[in-house]
Amino acid sequence: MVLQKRLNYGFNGFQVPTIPTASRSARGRGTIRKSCDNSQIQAFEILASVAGNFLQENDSSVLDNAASEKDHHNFTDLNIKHKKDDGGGSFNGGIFENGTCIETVSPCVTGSGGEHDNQRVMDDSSLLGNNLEGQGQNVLEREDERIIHIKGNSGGSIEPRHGNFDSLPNGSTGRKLVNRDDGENFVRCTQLNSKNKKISGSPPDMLKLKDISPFTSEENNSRHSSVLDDPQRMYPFKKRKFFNQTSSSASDRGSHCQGIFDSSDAKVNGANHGAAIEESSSMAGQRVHPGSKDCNVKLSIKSFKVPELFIDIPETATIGSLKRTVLEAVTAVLGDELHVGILLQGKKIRDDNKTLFQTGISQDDKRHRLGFMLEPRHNQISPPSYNKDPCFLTTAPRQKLSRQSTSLMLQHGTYNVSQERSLIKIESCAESDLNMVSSLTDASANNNSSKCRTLVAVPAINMGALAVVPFRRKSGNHDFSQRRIRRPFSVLEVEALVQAVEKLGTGRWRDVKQCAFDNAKHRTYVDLKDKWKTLVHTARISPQQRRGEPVPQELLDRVLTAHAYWSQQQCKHQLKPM
DNA sequence: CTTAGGG
DNA sequence: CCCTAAG
Repeated sequence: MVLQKRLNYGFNGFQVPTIPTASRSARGRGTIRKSCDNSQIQAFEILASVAGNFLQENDSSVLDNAASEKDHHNFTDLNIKHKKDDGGGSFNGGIFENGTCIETVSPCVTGSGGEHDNQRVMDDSSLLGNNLEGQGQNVLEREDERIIHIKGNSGGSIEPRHGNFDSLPNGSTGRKLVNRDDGENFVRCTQLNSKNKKISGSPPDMLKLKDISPFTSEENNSRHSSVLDDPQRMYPFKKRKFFNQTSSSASDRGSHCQGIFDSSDAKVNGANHGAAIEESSSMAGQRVHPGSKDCNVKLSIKSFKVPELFIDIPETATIGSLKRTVLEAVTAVLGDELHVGILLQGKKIRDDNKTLFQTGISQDDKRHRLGFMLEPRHNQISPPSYNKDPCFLTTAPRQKLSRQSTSLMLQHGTYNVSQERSLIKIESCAESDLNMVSSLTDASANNNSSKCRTLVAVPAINMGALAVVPFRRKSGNHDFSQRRIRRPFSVLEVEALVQAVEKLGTGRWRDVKQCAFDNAKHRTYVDLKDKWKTLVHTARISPQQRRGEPVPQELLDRVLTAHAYWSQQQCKHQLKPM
């Protein structure tokens, strides 16, 4: 039997490519040109705001990733590169894994000489478990108070769809990859507000019904029952919102350790892919003393970093699906909820109204370190000066989303305010599928070796943590909306579903979800309802016509029986409600 | 938000 | 899986 485990990855940041900024006219390197006297910090934000849209942009600039082993860390790094040719601006996610590529396309890495530790995972269809596990390096390790890192180089990149691998980053810049074994618990620990669901050392029950099924059939009703959870169930999308929310508080604490790039070591060739921008005078050679009206500051933003992301994906997922998932996440993140922050010598510049010159960004000062970062949109809880200055360009087009987030913000405001970085330790208990497995097949068994793991502690406010799960945008940009990845029901899931439906009937999908799939975040009650529909259909057709993982006939029979029974019940109730 | 159904 | 009308 296959025990499914879940891999949770938290990408502490993504690096996005050179930004095709405002001055698209300035071809080639996303160079920006702004007049010194009246340009304001906002101008930069406009530029950077493009990052939020660049997926849609039609720009041909390509991030130049020359080799540089500088800043090479053990952690993951996700880079986003522009698509090279067409204007679709489509991206692919690339997965690095322990320095090995698992992909079948051309050269893993080319590009300016030098060996590359990060090789790509090139076989999209191989299971994550095949690659990410058993390496002995994916050791969970506490790195700081909020995340654990995977040891070994696991990285990712967002790359042109047509795979020009010639510009792979070869060095990582300290982005972190989090591997949590239990998404559920992870979620829980971030949900400090949600009336602690029971977090115990015992596996969450797959079925928590006390009711007696009309089909008091054979088996496994021995499953422990437990109280139905609090009414404030958090469905996937809610969690996502919450994440977005929690992340909002990040930048306000001035602790933007992530998503910051420094221009200090930028090189003309972009040799250091970690460098964010490059600055040079537009009036090369000329001596213009500070304050001159005509001085322009040229900035070439080589890369951006996207805030932290978390990914929850089954171990049995394919590399391809991991890529898609990450891509969706990145896409969603880039699509909105972002804000650009600017740092000068590591210090955040908060006053949008200052001019570059006033701020100290001038052509003459080649040594100042200017950094850009992408941060969650609603992070200005008490911004010093630009409260009244709606970051134009960035907010305007997305009022709706903004409002949503705002309300969420209020909901969880306390956390933002308290800025408390609580640390929780949980005895995790594998995730749903695993639980299901153990409960269904091994009711009496105990201490399944891999069952419980001590997990992370994620601070209540996970700075910059952006939700990730396959995410579908509700409004706006259809360009970003993406279908959820397909996740066929396993036989075990089917069994759980059947059992729950036998007990609850066919019209209480929310309850079914809660009882049997409460821990399966990716299964919504609609999914369950749909699955039941297909199960009924499947049960009625000949075995030859069935596809996918074969469902035991016994289960299908139960499906038909239950379906018939509950249909009948429904009729009775309709006819004789009294 | 949930259900129920069609797509 | 998605979308959506209804309740």
